Amino acid sequence: MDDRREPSLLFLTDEQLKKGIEAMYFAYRGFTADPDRILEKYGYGRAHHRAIHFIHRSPGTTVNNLLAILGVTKQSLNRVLRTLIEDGLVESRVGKRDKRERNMYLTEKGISLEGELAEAQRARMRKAYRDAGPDAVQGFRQVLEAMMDAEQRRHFNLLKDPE
Amino acid sequence: MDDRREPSLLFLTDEQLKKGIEAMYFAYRGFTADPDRILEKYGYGRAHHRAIHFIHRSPGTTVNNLLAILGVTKQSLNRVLRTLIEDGLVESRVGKRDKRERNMYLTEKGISLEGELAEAQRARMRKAYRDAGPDAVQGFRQVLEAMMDAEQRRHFNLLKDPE
DNA sequence: CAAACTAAGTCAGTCTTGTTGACTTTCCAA
DNA sequence: TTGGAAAGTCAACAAGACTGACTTAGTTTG
Repeated sequence: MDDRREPSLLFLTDEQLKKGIEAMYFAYRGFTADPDRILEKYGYGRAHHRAIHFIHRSPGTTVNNLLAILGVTKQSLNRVLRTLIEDGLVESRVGKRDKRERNMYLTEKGISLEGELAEAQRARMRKAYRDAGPDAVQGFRQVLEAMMDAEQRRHFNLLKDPE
Repeated sequence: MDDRREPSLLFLTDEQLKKGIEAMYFAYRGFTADPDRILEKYGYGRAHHRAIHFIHRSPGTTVNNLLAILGVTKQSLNRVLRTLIEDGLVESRVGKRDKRERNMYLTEKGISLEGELAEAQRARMRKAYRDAGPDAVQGFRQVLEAMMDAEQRRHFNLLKDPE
């Protein structure tokens, strides 16, 4: 019998897995740091950011669809949407086919905040990609996708892919 | 003039950066899902997990050191530590050199919960690494490290590296 | 030695974001 | 026409973060 193993298996020591876990923890804090600073200026939190992001991403999306993507309760999402509608960042239109549904759209003001948040986050991602080099980006995306729950991966893949 | 650009730069469209951002969001939810389920059984939250993780990682660590790593307030950390000490998962010992300091250690019970949490998280990371392939892992780690704030990266690198 | 500083812990109050449960209104579809 | 689905509301609660003020113990420094 050949005693040698695939390097791809040998490689996965508990210590190295732990470093991956810690990297994920510290990186996520960096990932949210810039938007958090911007949101604070306007008196919003991460929940508002998530709603704004996914409404921008899929204009006209329904409450139910947002609930499925975000994985929170109706009451929790509703509190956030109500604030954004009151503040004039989001517009809720009664559904054309099914009038029970509400289709969500960003207003000019909403688009403007979305842009500010997205650009801050893209800037960090751009820097991380450039620092890590082009080969790293592919691996980064592959591991993240493999880390998702099936349900989340489904939502992720339903979002429009660049070209 | 040559109209062609470096693939490594051409590559960074806003849409592709956005997919990276969304991948980070969905992956982090997967990353925390398993520990969250375990913690719920014991009536603990993510804050308890973080404390347990870093005390396990650096036995004898002080409160001040944990505050720096976790980036929360003393009051917030103290609430969590108090519970863990009361429940017999963490032991707080008066410092040898400086008696103002408290050195934190996991008890048998604490080590046991840490093991359960860590194994769940490692299992997911192991699966993600295997699904993505050995080449991807390097890139994953590089991008994450580049995404951290300098302060967080410092803490990350201070944690003992495998071999 | 006394004063100043530091580490830890505590008390009180606030905020965001999540939860459950009960309920209404609207409206589609069998 | 009636049952059920979608959306929204009200109330109550909890975790986990925050600020600010304060105590106690112990160390360091002038």
